[in-house]
Amino acid sequence: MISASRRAGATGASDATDASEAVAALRAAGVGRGSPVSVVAVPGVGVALAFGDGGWSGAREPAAVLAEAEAAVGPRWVWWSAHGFGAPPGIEAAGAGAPRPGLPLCWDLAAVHRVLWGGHRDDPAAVWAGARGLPVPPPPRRRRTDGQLDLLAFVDEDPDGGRAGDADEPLGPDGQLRPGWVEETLRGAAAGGVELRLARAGRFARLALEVMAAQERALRALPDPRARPTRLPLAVLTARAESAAELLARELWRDGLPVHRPTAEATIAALAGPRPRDGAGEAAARRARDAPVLRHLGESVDLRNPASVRAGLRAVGIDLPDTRQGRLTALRGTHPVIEPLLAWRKAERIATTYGYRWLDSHVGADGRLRGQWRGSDGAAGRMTAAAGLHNLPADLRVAVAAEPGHRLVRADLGQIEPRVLAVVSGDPELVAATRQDDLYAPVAARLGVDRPTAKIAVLAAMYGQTTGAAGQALRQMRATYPVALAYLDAADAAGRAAALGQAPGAAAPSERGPGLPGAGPSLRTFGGRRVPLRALAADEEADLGRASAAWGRFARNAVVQGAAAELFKAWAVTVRQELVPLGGVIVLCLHDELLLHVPAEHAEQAARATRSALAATARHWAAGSRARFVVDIAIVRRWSDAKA
DNA sequence: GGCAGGCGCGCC
DNA sequence: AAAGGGCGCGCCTGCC
Repeated sequence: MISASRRAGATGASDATDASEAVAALRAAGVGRGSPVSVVAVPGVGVALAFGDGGWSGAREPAAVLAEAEAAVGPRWVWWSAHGFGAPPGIEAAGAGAPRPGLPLCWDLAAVHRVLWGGHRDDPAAVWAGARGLPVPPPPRRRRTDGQLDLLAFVDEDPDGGRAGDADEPLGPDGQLRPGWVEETLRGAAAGGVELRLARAGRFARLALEVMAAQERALRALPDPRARPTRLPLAVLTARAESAAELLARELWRDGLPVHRPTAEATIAALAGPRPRDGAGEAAARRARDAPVLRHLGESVDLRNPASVRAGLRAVGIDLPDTRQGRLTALRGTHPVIEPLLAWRKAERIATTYGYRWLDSHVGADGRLRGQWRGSDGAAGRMTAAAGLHNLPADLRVAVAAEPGHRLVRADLGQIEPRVLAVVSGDPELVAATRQDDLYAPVAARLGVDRPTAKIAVLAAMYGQTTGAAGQALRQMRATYPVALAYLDAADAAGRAAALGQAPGAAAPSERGPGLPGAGPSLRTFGGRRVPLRALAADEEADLGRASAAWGRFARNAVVQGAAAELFKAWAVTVRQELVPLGGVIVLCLHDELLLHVPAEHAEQAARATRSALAATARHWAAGSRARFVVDIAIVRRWSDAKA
């Protein structure tokens, strides 16, 4: 990978292959004859692209084609985007045939674009403009389809009125990518026969290489914040881990989370009642749920309308600013309505969100719970998951169970955020605290408080909470861990300054690395992800202090949460490599926790590999820091058995 | 009728 | 005086 990228990076587009080379490579690989293009392999540079028209013809399996191409060109895979439009089939096989230690060797242009620029946007036009330093064109309009978010509507406008002949030319006269060109190529939808498709494939490969080279240059231009940088710049490591995380996201969808359906049905029944037969039964169940609460509040209260609940509570002498769980639990025992109302909330959550409808729509006939995974959100860069995969109620975890002959390996990073804070800030006192298995013990000792208070103080520092017990302990934190607090305060100040439209202070992490012309204020995480900030909108200026403080807290948290996400993903994709030969897969990523599904006879080995993968990842990610990371691992049959 | 936004809550 | 970050989801209201 290194040599390939150096070649591409050093000489840029001039080193990229042309269409005829791509065609030759295709023919040499024996694909594409009389069939839709399946794989484009570009020897010497190391790009392989799969096409999305399902055209895996003949006896060849995608994995076999990819393995063959990998043998020919070396283990480097570049694709435009692993999610959304025209996602190339078969890329899960990349690196799977011949797993090697470390990160999978792949590059997702859209994912790396999001690292460099931040935010959600990664459509081809934006990726291209970002790589070429062009103004970012207006976003494509999203066409509403039945729940599918990844189909884009392309404005059918040609900048030159369609007179410029060659519709297969990817670039317009302004140098911008033509709307839809990449998407059409990836879908294999461009008109014409195999020859034309192959020609487009060559152009596409050249575009992709040019974007990759520009991205890698930009990543290498970022300062490496590690105490002792290694040969692979941290931002490049981040880009590779993010790319592999997109691969992982596809595999998480492919494999799903194993759910024992009878257990799930029984659990839901215990919490929300039996499965309603019809609409009338559902309405009856609702009334039955509501009755114990309405007995106290009166029949006119609508429990599903927070304003009505608040008014109803006021009528019985309970005046609250809102009706959240925390407010209600504080009033336990003071009024007979509190307990039924809390129970109602819990049952209602199961009945509406995690009930039979959820089970029916997200758990397949194969007993796997599937939801859409994304490698990073638009803020600090954590993974996201739909279908409740990231917020499954603890009560339902009993239904997450290994298949016969398998085990679940649950691996949980301990106190990841304060340990990450120690690394990114370089605070020597906090680094010293990471030597302990329980980081909060030495913090409590240094602050002279009990452990719960120490924990609150640390979390308050990272989240920006300043009230109550946290406020007091925070002052001690500032005195004891001044370097860490200064790091957080600088991010906070940058967030507030951006909100108020001021230039950030010199100490802010946003000062790291070259700016992006016209891109607005931002921070960069330790790993190099850009976190966009913004000035307040006109309607927020009525409450200037409050609104800007919110951006301060966001920024304060983002530099820790984002760096933790980067470490987590680098670890996760390293674990993924280790699992391939064991026949295991990752079935859940939960911010600081991995759930693996592994043949029983390999569970112990998977657990060991998971532990060593963390050590290896930390050695690179936190090179030069003496900070220590810890992972708690349990081998279980049900997820609920693993709760520490 | 569809959509956006607020609320509340699940998880981290 | 008060001041906790992120995400997805379902319910509600209000708006067009």
